[in-house]
Amino acid sequence: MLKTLPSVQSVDEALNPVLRQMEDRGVLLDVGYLETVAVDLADQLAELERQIFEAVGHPFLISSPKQLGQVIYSELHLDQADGVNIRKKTTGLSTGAAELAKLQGSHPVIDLILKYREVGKLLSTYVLPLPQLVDSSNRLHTSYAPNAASGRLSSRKPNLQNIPIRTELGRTIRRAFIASPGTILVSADYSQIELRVIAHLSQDPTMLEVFQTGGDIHAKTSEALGIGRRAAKAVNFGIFYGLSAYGLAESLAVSREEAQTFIDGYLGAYPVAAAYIDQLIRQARESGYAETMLGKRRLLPELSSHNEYIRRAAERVAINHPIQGTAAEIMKLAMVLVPKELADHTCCPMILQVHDELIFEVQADHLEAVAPRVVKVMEGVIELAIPLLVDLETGPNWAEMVARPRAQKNTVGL
DNA sequence: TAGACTGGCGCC
DNA sequence: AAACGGCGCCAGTCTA
Repeated sequence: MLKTLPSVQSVDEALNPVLRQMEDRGVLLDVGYLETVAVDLADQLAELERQIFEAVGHPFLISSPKQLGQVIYSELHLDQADGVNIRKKTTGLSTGAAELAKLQGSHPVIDLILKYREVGKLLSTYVLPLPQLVDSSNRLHTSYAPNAASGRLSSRKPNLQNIPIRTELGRTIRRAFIASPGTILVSADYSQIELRVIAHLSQDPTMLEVFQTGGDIHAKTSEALGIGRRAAKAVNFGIFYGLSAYGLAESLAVSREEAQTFIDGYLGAYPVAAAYIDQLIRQARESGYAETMLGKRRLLPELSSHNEYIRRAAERVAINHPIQGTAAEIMKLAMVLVPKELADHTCCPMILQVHDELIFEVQADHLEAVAPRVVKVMEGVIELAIPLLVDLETGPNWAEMVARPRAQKNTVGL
């Protein structure tokens, strides 16, 4: 446990050799498997293309937003239906997935385009490029760097922080990230770290109580607002992104008025957190910057802009930076301390970081010893007003991970 | 033909 | 115009 806070600079310095080791070690990719996925997806894509041309009556470049917009808006007039409001971009009506979703049911081509986009994205971003990037042992090596603005790490060439997980098809790609023979992948992720950081920084008593008693913050919000869990999650996350009633209405597909009642309900349920958000904006406007727990500053001169759009964007950053940045700092501290704890880490190298998650490749016979130590170090990195909780998962690949129950306190004396 | 820009979308 | 923070990568398009 840290007595006094280190500087951002000293953390980044200590982190550097850790990152280089992770990059050097890399992660094993099942190249043969991914090549069979490639064939399957390429077939699917060709068939979808055929069906789209048939539905529309002529061929065109489906992946060109310009041509696609021409087809669905100028030719088919799908934006003209009642109650449909398609967002505009600088060059015309948007053809993004959220807008196409509003058109579902109005024409059979919409579902085909959404599927085409999903398959095409996975094929061109992951399935085809990744096998080209492995070394002679089929391992992938990314490059990590702390980001200048946010303090978070970024991963590039290839980016291993955006490997699909959300859809079933996406998980077929994640399955290609495998544990080498004799090892197991261990994932340790901070549970709701941003929300805990908000609770700590704001000292909102209701939030503190939820986290101190092992409660469920989404359930709490859901109950307080009388809304479903999905909507409650959107509100909980949206608040620290500085969301508007408009944005919440869009993402939940509810009316603006309804979205506003959700936001008002949130501010009523967590009044101290609400005041804290106001204070973040005020402080940043007065000082000219937003600041994290370790004092990383982000200059925000736009807070004084007379352009409302520019000013609002800066206000959202003033809210988000201290929260996202502080969470990133907690993770960086963990990344420095965990390898120290596992002093001889040839048994269990840390190989990946995805913002709130660390992945280790652990020799099977070391799992029982290593797992509780990783959790203990991560949870003890710093003392906040509420506990930090780490969830552990293990598996043969990155798609098929199962929760590893927390060690029980031995109260029965067996 | 290379590089910049735009829209789009994968993750947290 | 765009409307929710932080990233990196892709295809298509535009421009020098």
